[in-house]
Amino acid sequence: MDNVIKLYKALADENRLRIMNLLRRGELCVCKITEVLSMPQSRASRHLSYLKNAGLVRDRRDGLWIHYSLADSPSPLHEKILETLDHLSDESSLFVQDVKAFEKKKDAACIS
Amino acid sequence: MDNVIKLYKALADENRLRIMNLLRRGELCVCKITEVLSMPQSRASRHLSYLKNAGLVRDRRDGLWIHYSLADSPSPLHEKILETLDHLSDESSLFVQDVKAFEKKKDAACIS
DNA sequence: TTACTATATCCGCATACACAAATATATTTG
DNA sequence: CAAATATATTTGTGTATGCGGATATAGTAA
Repeated sequence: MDNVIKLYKALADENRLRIMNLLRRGELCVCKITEVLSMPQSRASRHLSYLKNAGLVRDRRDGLWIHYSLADSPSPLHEKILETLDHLSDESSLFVQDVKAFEKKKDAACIS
Repeated sequence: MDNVIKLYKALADENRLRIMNLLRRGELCVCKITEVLSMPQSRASRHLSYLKNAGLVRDRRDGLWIHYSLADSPSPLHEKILETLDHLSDESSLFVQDVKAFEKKKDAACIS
């Protein structure tokens, strides 16, 4: 039960939905997420940590960088909840803008 | 965007998930929900109001009673989010118990 | 070691929302 | 009208979680 609620709670926030929307395109480091979404680093980090705790993403260290990606779905509910993300772009143009910003910046080094 | 977040938030609570799980079986009055879920009336009422505000349920007055039921899905996202409820029973036996309690009490008059 | 960088966590503060108990509102009935 | 009933809302209080900015941690490199 608590895990179910954690999943819904994790998606009940604009910052985290935008991050999940980006991660559907593939693995990303924190600095890239910070840059594409134009949010302070502490904010991105905090919300990534929240998503990880809910089991929605996993991380992988590579030197100084930590790369985040969508976690495997351990249950049909988790799977179904992930599918809901397919429809985010219909609900707000912000998600579309984020993907555009991502396409523009995805191959550049992070500036910081 | 705000509507999307409202939807996830509405489901990110044990009381509201239990109510949604019951309403999948059909229209119910507040007193029946209160009785089946063994929660104080003010609690049931408050959470029903929250679900209604999120667009997940609608209500219908019938004399002294107000009957609640699942709202029509106005968007593919809403639809998809409703489908996630199919898997609640796999995640916690509480949802199974609630349905059993409902089957037992569904045709009796509410005692109050 | 020291300097640098990417990320995580802490701080103080504001807001949202959970609760139970009490009260208010709306409707029916006498 | 008054009494009874079903539901909604208010009250006071505690906890969760949002924020930005500052600081801590971990790894790399000189």
